[in-house]
Amino acid sequence: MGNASNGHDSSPSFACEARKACVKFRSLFSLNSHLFFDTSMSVGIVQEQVASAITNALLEARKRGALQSTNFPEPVIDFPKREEWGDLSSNVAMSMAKEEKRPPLEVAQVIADQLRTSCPLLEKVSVAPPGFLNFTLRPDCWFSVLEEVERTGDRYGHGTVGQGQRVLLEFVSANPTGPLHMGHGRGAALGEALARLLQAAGYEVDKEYYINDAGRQMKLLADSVYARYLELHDRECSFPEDGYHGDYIKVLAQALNREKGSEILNLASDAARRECGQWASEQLVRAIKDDLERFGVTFETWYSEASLFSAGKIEAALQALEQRDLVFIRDEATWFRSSEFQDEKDRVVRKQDGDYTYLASDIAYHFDKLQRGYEWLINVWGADHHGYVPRMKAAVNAFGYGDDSLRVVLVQMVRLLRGGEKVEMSKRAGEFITLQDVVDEVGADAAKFFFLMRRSDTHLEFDLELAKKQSSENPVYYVQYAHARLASLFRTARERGFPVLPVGDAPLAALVQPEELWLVKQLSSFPGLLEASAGALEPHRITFYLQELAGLLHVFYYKHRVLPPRIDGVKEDEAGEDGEPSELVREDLSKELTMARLVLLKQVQTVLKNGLGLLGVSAPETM
RNA sequence: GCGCCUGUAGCUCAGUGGAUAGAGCACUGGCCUCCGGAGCCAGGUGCCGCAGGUUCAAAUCCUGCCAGGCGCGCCA
Repeated sequence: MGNASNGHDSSPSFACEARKACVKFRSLFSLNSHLFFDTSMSVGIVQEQVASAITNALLEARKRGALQSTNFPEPVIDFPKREEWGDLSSNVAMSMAKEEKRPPLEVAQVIADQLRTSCPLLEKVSVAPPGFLNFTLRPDCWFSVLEEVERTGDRYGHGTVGQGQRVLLEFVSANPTGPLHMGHGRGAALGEALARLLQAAGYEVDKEYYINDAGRQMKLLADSVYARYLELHDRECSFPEDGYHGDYIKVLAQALNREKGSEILNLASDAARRECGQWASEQLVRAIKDDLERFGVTFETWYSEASLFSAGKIEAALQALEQRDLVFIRDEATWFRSSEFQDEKDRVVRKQDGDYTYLASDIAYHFDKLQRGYEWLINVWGADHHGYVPRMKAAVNAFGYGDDSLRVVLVQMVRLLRGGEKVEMSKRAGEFITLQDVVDEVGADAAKFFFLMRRSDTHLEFDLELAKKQSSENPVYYVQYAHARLASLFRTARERGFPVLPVGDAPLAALVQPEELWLVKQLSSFPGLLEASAGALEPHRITFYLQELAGLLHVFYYKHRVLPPRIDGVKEDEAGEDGEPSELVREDLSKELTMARLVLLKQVQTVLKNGLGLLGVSAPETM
């Protein structure tokens, strides 16, 4: 292969990233099983071929007595850290050394010898201390990736590890007592991305919003609105101590007044409050729904807490616990024996005064989720609720489901900045930047991307100025621009009579430049990345991957041309009179090369689009 | 006091037991006759919080400290 240019090998930093972008491939199968390719079509076909070549080599070597182990480890395929080491590497030899009772280097040598004789797709197999196996593949092996991307299109990268399991993903679930703020936005972006990620990984996902329309918060909302309503009618009233002070409450009261006039004045206080509360919460839920829709986040179901009460589901759930002898009465209150399951102490579900606690609704709610047939429950919660996790797990356990059937993803706070300066917010005074403010200012795409750039359990800094910038400082523009730039290229190509051929018909052998190979390798790691980030419930990995892919594209695009220059008046000038090659390689652009590059870039565009799609971010054709 | 999370470059952060720990930003200097310069290239920094342990191999796993954040209601 034309691994030329050893001379000034100033391989750009992206090269490292491409290799680092590596998603390790773990074979999911033991060697004894025959299911080598059964469910793992998601990890990248090239890596898979190498992994299976290794397992075959291990078996062969054992057959002829060169290896003794009865159990072979799962071969892990990696991108080596340095380009000189090859295309792919594996550490199998090192993990086998113990059982083989030989130095890793020796074991590696045995495997390498075996592979050299038995695996035609490896151009070169080498061994490096302390026991790595490094592989250089025949370049055309990588082109199968391009075929795969074309064949699967917008499903490229999707896998089947989920095996169709039903997942209920609950997120946002903000109390309908006010507009959504930044923190909810982060949860919303995360939930939406998780849903897409898990669907792509083969799960069947439903998104649900739990409406806390019962309990104390609702009462406070009702009292607050009622108080503002009375104010409009110049009635004496005292605003509730812990009430909601935001202006939106006044706006609600005015709207209520427009709709119902003085009708509510005639009701008894209790009835009037109920009326106000119910009306206000309906309005707020609708507003939340609108906000989320404009943010590009939707739910299959909006589940009302109040409906748990009216349908008798609280009693039913507690009864189910009682049948398992997991509730008891003490001090005239009813307790759930959550300490039987990892929780530090038992918890009250029904107070002395006969009211149910919030935990009781939540137990009933989760019981209901399970009864609806979901095998896996995922909740996205604010990190300040982390202390609540053990008791919810206890509840799930109590109903006979394992620890793993509930996963809680915690989301940390968002610190809002504007040009590096902190934006102060005080919820108490009712002054906060709402999600809608942010979406209006920076757009839904940028907001979502920013929310997803960090691991969810770390604090996030969100700079409004940065999110608006249209330059490479702004990661979302950087990635979207890569997509738009390609779209523009294909438009120009079509105008000038260069169609994008099917991969099978393209002269891919023309692709010999390192920048081209980097792109293909980066594409090849997408399925593994997807599976890993779905498994870890960490969409932020996608944002890093996309920035790397976009970076590789821009490097390629700067250095190489795809279409021949339009004007043929360009002189074949004597670039570099003193033999100094200019940085821009002036290559002969054969028709083959143009065709091959168009095909390559088409697949790059597909993957950019797929990745952005997983984040719920658009892939614009023009910007 | 107990529990959870975090501690990696000046800042914001990646890093699912592997080789010489990385990116973006910021800073400096370069690069457009031509497919979108909304781009590219070149410059350099780390007791991976500290100390032990497990391992052929630790930023990663375990234990103990230190620092920051959060949580520990018959609130929701």
